Amino acid sequence: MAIKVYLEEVLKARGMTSKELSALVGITEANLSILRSGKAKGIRFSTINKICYYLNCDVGDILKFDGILDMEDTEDHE
Amino acid sequence: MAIKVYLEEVLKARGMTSKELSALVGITEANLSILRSGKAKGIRFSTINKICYYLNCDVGDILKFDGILDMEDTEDHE
DNA sequence: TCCCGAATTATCGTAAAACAATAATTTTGT
DNA sequence: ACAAAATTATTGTTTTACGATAATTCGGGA
Repeated sequence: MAIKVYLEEVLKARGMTSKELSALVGITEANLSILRSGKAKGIRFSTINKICYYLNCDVGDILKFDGILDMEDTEDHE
Repeated sequence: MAIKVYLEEVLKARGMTSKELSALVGITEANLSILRSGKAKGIRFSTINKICYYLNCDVGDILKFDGILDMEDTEDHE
């Protein structure tokens, strides 16, 4: 995916576990895991908001564009 | 909202109109307007991907956390 | 090498909302 | 004043975020 999720590295930098963050944010560990592993297809601003708040970081620290236009979702593929 | 959308300024910096971007991204002008004005509650990564690609910018240029924990969506409010 | 807690993965269900399509109204630049 | 751009409004469809739950796997001690 062209938009990459860097939750893992920010968590590590903060010395926080997924479990702790999920508790703070109020999201299940399962869903945080999906987000963390890049399997989520989108996200609510309210969720990014809480994540950034509790990790004390900015959106750009967690989500980054790798320069590639992903066409996985353009009808005609596969 | 604690997650702010800076589409307007990036567009301006690129000298591009909303109409042009909506055509490139493949989203309606109406929906881009909602996003641009901060009325959207979330976004798909596929959409951010295209926006970043066509505006040649990173996620952090468009979405920023203003440091405030927004509670507008926490059951008990209002 | 057991344990145990953390993390991942998988299912199923629900509610939210992204986005399309369309059209009307408003704003803005010239 | 005019035309293009942008906003706003409506309605409908479909995606999917996220909850709840549970089973499986991974990882670091003791």
